[in-house]
Amino acid sequence: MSPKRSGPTPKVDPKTWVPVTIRDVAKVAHVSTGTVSNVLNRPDIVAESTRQRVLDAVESTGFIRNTQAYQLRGGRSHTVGVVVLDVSNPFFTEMFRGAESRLQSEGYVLMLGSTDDSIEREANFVRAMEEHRVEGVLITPVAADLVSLSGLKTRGVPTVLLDRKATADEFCSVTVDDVRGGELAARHLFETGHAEVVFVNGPTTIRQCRDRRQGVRKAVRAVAKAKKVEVTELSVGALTVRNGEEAVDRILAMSPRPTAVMCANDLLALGVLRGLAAHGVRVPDDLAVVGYDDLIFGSMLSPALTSVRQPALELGVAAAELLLDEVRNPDHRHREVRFEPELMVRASSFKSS
Amino acid sequence: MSPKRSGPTPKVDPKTWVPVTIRDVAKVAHVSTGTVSNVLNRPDIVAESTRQRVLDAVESTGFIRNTQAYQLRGGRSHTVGVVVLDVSNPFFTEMFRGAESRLQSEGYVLMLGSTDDSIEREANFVRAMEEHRVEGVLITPVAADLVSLSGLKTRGVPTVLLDRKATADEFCSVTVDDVRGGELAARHLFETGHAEVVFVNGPTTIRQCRDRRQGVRKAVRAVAKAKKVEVTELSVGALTVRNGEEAVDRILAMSPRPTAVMCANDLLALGVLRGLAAHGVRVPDDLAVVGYDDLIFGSMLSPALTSVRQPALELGVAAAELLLDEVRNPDHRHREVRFEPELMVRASSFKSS
DNA sequence: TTGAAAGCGCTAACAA
DNA sequence: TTGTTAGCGCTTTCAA
Repeated sequence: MSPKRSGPTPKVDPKTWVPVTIRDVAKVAHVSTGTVSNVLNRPDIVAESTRQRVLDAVESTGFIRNTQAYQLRGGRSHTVGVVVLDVSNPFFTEMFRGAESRLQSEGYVLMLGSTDDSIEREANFVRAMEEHRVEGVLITPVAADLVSLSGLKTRGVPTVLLDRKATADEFCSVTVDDVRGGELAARHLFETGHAEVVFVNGPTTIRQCRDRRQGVRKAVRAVAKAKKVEVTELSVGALTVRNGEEAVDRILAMSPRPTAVMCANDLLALGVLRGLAAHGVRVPDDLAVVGYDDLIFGSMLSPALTSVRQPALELGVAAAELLLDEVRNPDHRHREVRFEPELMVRASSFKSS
Repeated sequence: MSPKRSGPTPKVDPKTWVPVTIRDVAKVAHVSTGTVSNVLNRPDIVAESTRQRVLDAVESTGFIRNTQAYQLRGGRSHTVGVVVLDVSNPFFTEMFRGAESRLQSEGYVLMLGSTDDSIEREANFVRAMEEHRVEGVLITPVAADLVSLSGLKTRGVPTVLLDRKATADEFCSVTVDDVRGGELAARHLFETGHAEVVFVNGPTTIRQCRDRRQGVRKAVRAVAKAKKVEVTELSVGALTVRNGEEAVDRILAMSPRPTAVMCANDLLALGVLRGLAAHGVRVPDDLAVVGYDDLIFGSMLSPALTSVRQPALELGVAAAELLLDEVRNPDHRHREVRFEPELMVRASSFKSS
């Protein structure tokens, strides 16, 4: 079990682990390094007895193959980078989980970075991952344009955009139709009688926020002839619970007082609900609330949160699939895999009056 | 911007990126590779004009340093492995976030693996990370014993246990006192008049589950003289929403019918709440419910969930801190950083009768 | 069936 | 101030 170096005197401080290389293994097994490499990579071409001897040596020395050397020699890194906007958001961790489940079975290990909407952090992650020679990256880009990904592009690093459309000559992508989702949510409010709506939205530098807003506007136009509706947009700095909570004061100060608030995601909605509860505002009687993402806990909130469901896990799996194709298939063509959002109507938007 | 190779004919297919090495950079800048390496690593020792020329060449070739080669040469991997039980559980992602925020600023990128309580998956991750020569690993071990980590130990890979105690001669660790947490939750139920309690617990192979149970028993013993209480344990396969939901049938079939259910974590509690709601059982009037972890949404559930708070983010930061010390400080001593749980009493356990 | 040796991209002596 | 070169651990011809 303990590492051994042959030679006149063992200069090894027992407390300090001396990295074991195939040379050490070779020495112990009395073979050449080439043979050790062979039993590791093409065991069939080496004689049974030698193979066993080498395997024993691997065991006794505690040898662990050095991936860097393997890669340097031309091997693959077995590594994929994943860059998301926010690890605290279950939507993204579900995507991660989906991707991981698919990629782990192919022998990949994932590097994960959370950018929190920071271009700079994104750039750092992407660069670090490139330096590590990841075989591919799955990313929810921060910026509207894709210039931060141009390096990946020119260097030919297989890249799949998560929850973000790209044109076919750029990248593969998995998306959910956010325009449609925003439209669904807004239309639902209009149809249930709300004419004064606040739309609590994140920074429009975030594509999801832009698209959902566009969907809202589409819904407004669609009902414009039939009835008069007004949507006021309230912009917050980030899609977090805290920001939702902080938006409540501004919502309550509005005049005329809106009858419904639509949030760009569930975390915001959760914050809004908390803020409203703190102010004694009843939902949905005083104010209806709808969210976006349909996070698992939404249906258990008080009141249960109306939300737009996105198949996060499936997005992750699909992204992994696209990446694998790009990595392996020489005839790979970029594709967009698009999912449809689904409105889940619950008590938070259902006016009992 | 496009890659160039010097030589009589550019044999580069423009569609295919040819990896750029420092040799390419050197050629373009008309210097030696050593000089390129110098401007990259010790820019101060090279003449201004040469440096600029090299920097330009780096830019124009799109050179990205190959970490494997750097590491092979003796450099550090700037990589830390994180292995958690369940990425879907916000408790773990909060820890991850805490660790990441600390480690990213030190130039590390994190590899993340989710074991889902599988020893096998854990072993795979740990091995992969060792092969990648991570500088350290943060891990919530699956098994009760730590044999799966013995390799890390003997190979001297700095390792910090997350949410899991270790003795000082083994590893550093960050923990929350789960026995105490379990005790707090159970005592609270007893004190509010519940004498028939179900404890929905996960597999006791999971240490958290064992400890929380122990806490429950401690609370039972403490009140035993004053009053008679009965705690029945219901074991589920995993700490997930679905498992909680599925446990409800068994709970409702119990006789005598319990008056309170204590769950080993909030995900289970969420599932239980959903299940109870589906059966028309009122909480807390018919049945009180308490959870564990105090996930962000708990206070907004209907009814708001009583739970035991654990400072997940702080755990992550503390773990990163311990790891950094072990990596850098030659006089490092293993330590346990222990946090105290806190009971958050809310409506789900507050019997209005 | 095995061994010897070149070389992957990089850094750090050492020499010039 | 810059260039030359050995060598990190591994895989893979090529020879024996």
